[in-house]
Amino acid sequence: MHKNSVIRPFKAASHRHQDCLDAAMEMARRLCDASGQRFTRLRQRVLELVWRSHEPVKAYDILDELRDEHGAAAPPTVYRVLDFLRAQGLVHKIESLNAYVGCGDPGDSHSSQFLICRDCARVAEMDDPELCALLQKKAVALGFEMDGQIIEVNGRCLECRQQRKGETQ
Amino acid sequence: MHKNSVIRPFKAASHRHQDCLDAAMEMARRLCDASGQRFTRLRQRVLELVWRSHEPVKAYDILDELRDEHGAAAPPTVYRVLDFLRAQGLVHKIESLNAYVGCGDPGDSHSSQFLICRDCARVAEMDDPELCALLQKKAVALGFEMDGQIIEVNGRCLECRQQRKGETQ
DNA sequence: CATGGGATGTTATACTATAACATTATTCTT
DNA sequence: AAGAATAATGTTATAGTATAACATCCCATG
Repeated sequence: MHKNSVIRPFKAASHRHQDCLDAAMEMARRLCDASGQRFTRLRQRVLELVWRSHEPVKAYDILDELRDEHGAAAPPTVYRVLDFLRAQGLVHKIESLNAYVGCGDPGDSHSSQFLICRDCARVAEMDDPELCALLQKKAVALGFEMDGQIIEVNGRCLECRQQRKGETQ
Repeated sequence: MHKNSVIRPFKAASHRHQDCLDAAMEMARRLCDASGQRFTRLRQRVLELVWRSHEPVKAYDILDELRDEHGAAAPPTVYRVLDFLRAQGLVHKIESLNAYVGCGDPGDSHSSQFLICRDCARVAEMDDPELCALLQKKAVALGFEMDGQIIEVNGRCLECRQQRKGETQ
């Protein structure tokens, strides 16, 4: 049996989210350290905001927060930091939502497949080797040299399906 | 051997594109007819513009064309038509590019996987049953009820790879 | 303590998309 | 053919997403 490919699951509603946040911040600190990047107060703050929940966060929502706390803040502030965090593999962009989520396994450079719940808006992240391999195989069969993939699946997570069991929706 | 899953290949540079366009328009006419939708002059024109090449087209490029030809035209004009064409399955949106391409197999409701060449910008479309099935299986394994997928692969098409063979890039 | 590069601030603007309401065109009913 | 109903398009305004270009600040290092 190979390693579980789910690197950011749908967590139970009851989970202690502070632990997620702490772990993400600690990991980020270590990675930036290791690669000689500066994990500035601003970068920390933006990463915390991205990790505030398991829902993707909009750039302009982050911007609004920064303004509340800190006065000055313009779009480039937040986009620059998001670009930095994405380059470090700490954050992913969900293309179909124009929104950003914390990476479930930073440090390990990987490809991602996202499951997006239409009810609770949360996102799970997989890095499934079978999927990657199959996609790679299909691309190669067409002579296509693959250097990146975007996979985003829309639907409903288990928790939401159970809650709504029996409803007419 | 199952049916070829490539429903919109990378065409040779020499292909007669007028045939692509004619086929797409003819098919669209038939589908709208069959479903009782009106394939108006505006809708025809927008679909032609989307099919002008095998590269995805931006909404505002379509808008500029319409303005040149036709005077009045504002964003809602083009977005409404694009929404209509997408609803009929005649056009797909490439989420990672905010751009639109003609569907390689309208009429058959299907899922799509797009290959996007970073050099020539062209897009190929697959509808691969194995990929869909595997993705579905992975989603189900997590209790996720899947109702749609976005797969976009970045890389380099065969033709571009061959042209650049030996170059230092 | 200079200085050089990286990070952030600032201003302006480009690009993508939708809301809300007015008008026109087409189809349907009678 | 007239009028009603519906669909399509026009129009104005605005929301939402992202980048360019240049100024300033900060801080690691010599």
